[in-house]
Amino acid sequence: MAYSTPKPVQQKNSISFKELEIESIDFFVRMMSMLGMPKSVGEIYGLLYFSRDPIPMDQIVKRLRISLGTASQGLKTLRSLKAVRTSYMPGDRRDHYIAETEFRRLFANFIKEEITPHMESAKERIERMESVIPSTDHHADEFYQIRIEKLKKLTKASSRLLPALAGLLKF
Amino acid sequence: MAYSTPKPVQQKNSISFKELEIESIDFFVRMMSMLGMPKSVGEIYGLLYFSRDPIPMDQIVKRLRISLGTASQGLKTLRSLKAVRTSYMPGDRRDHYIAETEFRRLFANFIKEEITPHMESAKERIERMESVIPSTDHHADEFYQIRIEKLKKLTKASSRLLPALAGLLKF
DNA sequence: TGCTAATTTCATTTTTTTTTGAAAGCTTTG
DNA sequence: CAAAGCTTTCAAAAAAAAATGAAATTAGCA
Repeated sequence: MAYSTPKPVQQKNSISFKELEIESIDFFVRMMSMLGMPKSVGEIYGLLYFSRDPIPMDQIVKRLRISLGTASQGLKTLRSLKAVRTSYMPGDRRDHYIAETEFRRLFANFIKEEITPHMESAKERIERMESVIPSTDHHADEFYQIRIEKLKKLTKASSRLLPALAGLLKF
Repeated sequence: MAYSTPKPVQQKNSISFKELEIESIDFFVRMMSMLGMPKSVGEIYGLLYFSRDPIPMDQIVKRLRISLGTASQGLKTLRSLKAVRTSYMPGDRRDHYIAETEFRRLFANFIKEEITPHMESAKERIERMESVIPSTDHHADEFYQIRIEKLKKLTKASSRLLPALAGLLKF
């Protein structure tokens, strides 16, 4: 038996909700794309952000007119960032999604998932540089040494500061 | 009369410089792509970063095996971020490029050029949301109000914190 | 000023990323 | 335990982004 989703309160009412929803989607599409996320991820989050009720995937598909595959992938991404969570709905076997709205935590997660790994491999790459500094030309050595030192400072500062940043956010 | 570029010191010497150069290019290609910049921009900066001598565009093209168009575009981007500057070479009418290596300043510039404008338009979008809050359902109002408030705090915190961030960097 | 080298622009091509949708894989329940 | 519903996966298609290279423009020199 298929589930007929009862229309939630805000959907019945008015054009203005639809407008708000559109603004929200627009907002998060841009926000997310600044962070390198595909449009669909922003759309899904934007839809959920102003939804009082948890939404199942097939509704997301229908409302955003995206494919099942995209929705599934997008939700997977959002889950891994802990930007959405599923909420249990009695008598319905579909997963219902709800937006996580504590941006501080979202941000911390984003840094942990997307930035930190890159910083680690950057450090390895710098080590490799050091093992390879041209050693013939002594004058040159100093030049390279300084440049490498700068890279070290950059990565060190980044990997300290970025995780700390989330804590600074007061919201 | 065409200019024959005299081979700079580091080019003659050794495999190890070539290796360092490759690591550098690799490093910045990844770094830049985290910031949403195309590969070519990272390549150019990576090449310049470990070059003692300023390099003219045609040499960049030759060494990186990229097209003139790409090089020109990439340098334009880097110039706009103040990540490179041209240095005058007497008796040579080509522009010679040199990498700007103060990351603090680069970072500040990046935020000013790439982030701040987006934050501004985000704020406008939030204002539009406020003008459109569903007004029929009073219970609903509160919900939307809270969500909008969060977005405001997010954008406010971001546009304060991000520009300040560059100052915090100690390198 | 006219000539030539250097650079930029931009329509086209190539590459990369994202989306689609059908098939495979789970999971619940009758 | 079988059938139906929900979700994931993945090869192919579509869309978006980046690179190419030739033509147009600009700038320096003679």
